[in-house]
Amino acid sequence: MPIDQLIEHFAQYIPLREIEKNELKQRVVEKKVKRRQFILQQNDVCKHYTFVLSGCFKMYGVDDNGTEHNIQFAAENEWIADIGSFHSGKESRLYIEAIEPSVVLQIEKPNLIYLYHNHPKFDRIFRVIVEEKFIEIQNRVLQNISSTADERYHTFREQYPQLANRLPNTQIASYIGITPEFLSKIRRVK
Amino acid sequence: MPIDQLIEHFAQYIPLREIEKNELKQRVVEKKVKRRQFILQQNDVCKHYTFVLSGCFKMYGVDDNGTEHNIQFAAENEWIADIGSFHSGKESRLYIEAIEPSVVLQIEKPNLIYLYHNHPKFDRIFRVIVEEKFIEIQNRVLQNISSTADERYHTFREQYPQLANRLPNTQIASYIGITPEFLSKIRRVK
DNA sequence: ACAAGGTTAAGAAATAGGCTTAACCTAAGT
DNA sequence: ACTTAGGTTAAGCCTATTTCTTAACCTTGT
Repeated sequence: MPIDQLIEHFAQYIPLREIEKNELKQRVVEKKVKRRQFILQQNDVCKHYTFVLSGCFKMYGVDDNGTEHNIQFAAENEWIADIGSFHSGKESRLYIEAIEPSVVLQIEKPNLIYLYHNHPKFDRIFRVIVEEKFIEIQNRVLQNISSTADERYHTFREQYPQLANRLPNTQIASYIGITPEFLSKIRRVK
Repeated sequence: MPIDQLIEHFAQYIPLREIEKNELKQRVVEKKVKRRQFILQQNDVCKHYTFVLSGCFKMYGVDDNGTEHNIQFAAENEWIADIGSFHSGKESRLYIEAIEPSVVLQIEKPNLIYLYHNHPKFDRIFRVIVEEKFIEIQNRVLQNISSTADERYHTFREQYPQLANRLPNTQIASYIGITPEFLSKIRRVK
């Protein structure tokens, strides 16, 4: 059962009771996503929190030149959403697209709110999940303002070795904020 | 009463009941902090969440050349902490320093945990606070990987006009990842 | 098996941003 | 109020980093 994977994921933070598991089950929808398929497009409102069962996604913005800039990746057992749009209900400026054929579980906002209100444990769990993500992204900010592209690339490899092997270098280049050609140069050297 | 300012702050998310207010009061400590005084130094463990009643702080890392890189500012009614160190109990690599004479309220970890466990409302409130911070920092990452220093500076002014007036430009330069001299050039132009 | 997309290459060109020095100005602390 | 440290602007030089362009080759998905 795919839901078990999610329950397992939550259990890393706090194990769920049977009631909570059942409530969760009823409010989560499984979805298969093809490679290159979008689960969020610019000017849509982000309606779900998405949990990745298998596969891999990227979230990115597009600048005035049409260049994509990867903000985040999400692979197995990770969450992805444009939280800003999700909360405000405003149109997103971002895209979320499958890099690989993927399977996900999605929770719609009203369902998530239901869970928060009836089972505060979910507040706790998501507080911790977001805190962890916050720490991660804060380190990235420090990297960005204090390091060269070369350092950023090697830090990326150390921090996400699995992703580094799995992803096309174009995607990594976009994530660290350089062109694919320049990334190729960086790799050539070492 | 300084605690009222914090209660007011929480009330923006969810109003507190009397019990919660009292529990909070007993677990929060007021502290005056002089300009240049540290509330966190490298190699110390971050023991508190700090809420700024008045004044202003910066959190920064120092690179191998001894250059400071500002990760975050916090002025009135904002929280500051090295969440990573706070959670893991490991030594921080960061500094938190008062830019102005300040007054803060601090909560120690055991007290915060007590509040979380006995009043799940605090889980909820901090979940939302961290989510908001996450959105903010995620926008900053997108800026960093897709914009020039010039654009980053002007975005900073738009997003934090109060801070932009209040802070020395050296601090802003450090925040957007450039030297003070180069920031001066940017300002000259427009 | 084909087509699309990813990877490496290499050279030229741009430029963004650093470094240095210095003079001036502002504001903090005594 | 005075002193001094620290912030600000200036100007010029400099160069490392990165983009751009083109291209050929290689992988991978369908």
